[in-house]
Amino acid sequence: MPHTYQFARPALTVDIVVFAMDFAGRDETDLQVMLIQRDLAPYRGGWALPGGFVRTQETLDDAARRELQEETGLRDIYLEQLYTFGALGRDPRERVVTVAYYALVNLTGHDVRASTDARNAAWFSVSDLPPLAFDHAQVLDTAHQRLRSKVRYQPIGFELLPERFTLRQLQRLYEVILDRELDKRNFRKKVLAMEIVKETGEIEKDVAHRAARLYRFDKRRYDRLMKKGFNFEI
Amino acid sequence: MPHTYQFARPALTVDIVVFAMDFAGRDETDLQVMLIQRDLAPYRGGWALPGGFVRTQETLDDAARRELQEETGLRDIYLEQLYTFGALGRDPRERVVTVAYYALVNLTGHDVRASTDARNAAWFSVSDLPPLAFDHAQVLDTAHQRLRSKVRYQPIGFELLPERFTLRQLQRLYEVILDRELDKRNFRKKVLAMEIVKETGEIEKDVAHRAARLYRFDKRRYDRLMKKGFNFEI
DNA sequence: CCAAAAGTGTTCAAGATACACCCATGT
DNA sequence: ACATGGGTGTATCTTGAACACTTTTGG
Repeated sequence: MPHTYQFARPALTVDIVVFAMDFAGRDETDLQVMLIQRDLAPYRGGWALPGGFVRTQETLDDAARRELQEETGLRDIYLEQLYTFGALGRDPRERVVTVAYYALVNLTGHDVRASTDARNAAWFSVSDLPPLAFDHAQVLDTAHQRLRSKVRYQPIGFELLPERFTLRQLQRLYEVILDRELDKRNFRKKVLAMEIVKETGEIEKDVAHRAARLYRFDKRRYDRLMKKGFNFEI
Repeated sequence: MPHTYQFARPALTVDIVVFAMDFAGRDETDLQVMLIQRDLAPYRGGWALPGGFVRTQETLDDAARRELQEETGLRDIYLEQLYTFGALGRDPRERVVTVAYYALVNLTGHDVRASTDARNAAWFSVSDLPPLAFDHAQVLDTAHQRLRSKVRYQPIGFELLPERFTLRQLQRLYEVILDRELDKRNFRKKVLAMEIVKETGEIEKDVAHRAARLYRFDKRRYDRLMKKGFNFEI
């Protein structure tokens, strides 16, 4: 067999850290992660990141999207490669290298339970996680850090919001991710000055107080700004 | 064979983009990359990034350091994982996924030619590269972008300088990486205000003009600043 | 004494921060 | 009428940008 690799090969997997923002408890907005309860050894019954083996005829991105769809029912979501983990003992069975991804979802509009195979999938707050299988705690932590730093110079936070959102929701999202309070007036001033959100003319419904205006992310404008060497900073 | 992966596996390699700064031509400071001339098919005789297959009993970082040492003689240098490339046709022989790294070296103090196996290694200016094997042009470009953005918020640039350097060298380094001119007075003011470089008391030797003061990077101070949530920005 | 690069301050504009009250709506 | 969160402006401080001349050294 000419031109082929003669050594034993590590196995190759992908794992995905799926983040979502929970706005349910009005004031207790928090960041959530999707986990899968394993039904096979090792770590049977334990919680792990969605993921699985990479096939020889699919790209890494394709593998990540396929596993995500198969295990959680989520599709067409923001997905980005995070880091590749290759420590020796990370899988007790054999040598497995994993290419980790992270994904951002807005919960409204994606039905996780619609999946065929999602019976074991569940959301957890990042601040209250169960013990995780393999080195997944480390993977998750790396993803969390990445999200925190990336959100400061790219508007990926919008991926976590519904299409129409209030400025207050946007602010809470940044507060949760950056883990500090932001001044309401300064925050609104800055976001509006950037002109990357657009008023829809609509307002919130069914709230027991003055209804907030709904905005949406103006990607066209953002892309134009980015090309001119623009820096998104909150 | 219980607990083992039943599908065919992609092969796994590491490739390393080694950057160095060339201060030789006084005014024509430029960024260089190390390439290896291949002596096996495919792309025999072509230029490629140093790299090779990952063994089952070494971590990815270890594989990168081993290949670097074997192919270029470089060791104990700054090395960081970049991105994992897994496009389907990237290696004409078979499916190969590569974990790319980038490395930073200061040329004084590392003798590339000392290596046993470095007869085919050479430095190229990033602005004047030969055609590259596989998808290495893309890998190199990704590394270059990463260097440009990372240098803005972490002082990794110092890895490209000799232990003692002049502020002018530091400025030229940033100018080359960021690809724009910086104001001398403002640059010095900012760098000195950060207090992350320390005067050594020594000065340049053998220059045909006023000799510049030599500084060194103060890592202790930098680490302390980082812990307090400090942001390095040029 | 000339060429070459080192070294040094001030002014101005823009952006960041701090801060408190009135408004609209549902119950 | 009250409770709840929405919405708004100003003053001050900090930071970044622009800018030109004198000093030192070797040849």
